[in-house]
Amino acid sequence: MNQKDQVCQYKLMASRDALKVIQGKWRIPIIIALMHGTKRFGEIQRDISDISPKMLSQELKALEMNKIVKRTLHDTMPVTTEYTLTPLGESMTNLLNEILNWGIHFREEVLKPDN
Amino acid sequence: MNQKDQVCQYKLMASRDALKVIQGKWRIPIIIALMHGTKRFGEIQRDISDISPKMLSQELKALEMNKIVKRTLHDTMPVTTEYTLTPLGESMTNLLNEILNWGIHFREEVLKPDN
DNA sequence: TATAGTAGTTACCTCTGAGTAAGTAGTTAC
DNA sequence: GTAACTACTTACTCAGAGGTAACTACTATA
Repeated sequence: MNQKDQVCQYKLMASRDALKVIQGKWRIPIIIALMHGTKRFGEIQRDISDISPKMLSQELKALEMNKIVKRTLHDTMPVTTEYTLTPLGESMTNLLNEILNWGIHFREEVLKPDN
Repeated sequence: MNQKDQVCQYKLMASRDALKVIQGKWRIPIIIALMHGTKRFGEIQRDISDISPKMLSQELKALEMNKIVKRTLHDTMPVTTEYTLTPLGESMTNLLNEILNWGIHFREEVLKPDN
């Protein structure tokens, strides 16, 4: 494998890594919800009305492991939990905007009846 | 549902649509391969060394349905097929670059041992 | 006659993503 | 004492993504 191929392989890996973080049905909605500020478990669940507690818990754990969100326990009565985007999570703004922009473009091109 | 919520819902739909097009193990590699020019089935398969003909055929069909790639049959001996990116496929450059950039950033932040 | 190159298809299997429903554990309000 | 709110967890199920191996069909070359 020559040097050019190695650079390509690295780029492919990086792209796949990025994709792994945002893929699935719930990651993007969760990140968007947290872009509007720190939220508790129940608040996110109310924002994304059709997510089950199991999926929310599971996806938040995955995002926490990837250092996209930070989980903070508060010793209140009853115990509350807060989820915030990390700087890494906030650095996804451009990416999410590009996804959105292209998605809108795609809808206009493919879902319009003519051509 | 108020107007602000409706805009949010539309944005979520568009983002999910975009994600559907690029998700999976092979879509991005295929699109990148075709960004370097028109290619035949066997050429793509050689570029992406570990893809099976079944997966390549399946993913190319999906990309064709989404109007990302165009398939052209040539009546040569033996019959050859050419795959090219459509203008819509070419419009993914920015999106793929953002995925790549964030992916590199992510690797540096998360996969480095300290912090 | 057999091998290799064109471009795929088909059958079968496994593993993961996502869903439902119910349970856990502690506190507070009625 | 029972219902409701906090934040989850557990068990079970199903569909789809992806993989392997073999097969199809036609032509050219050794």
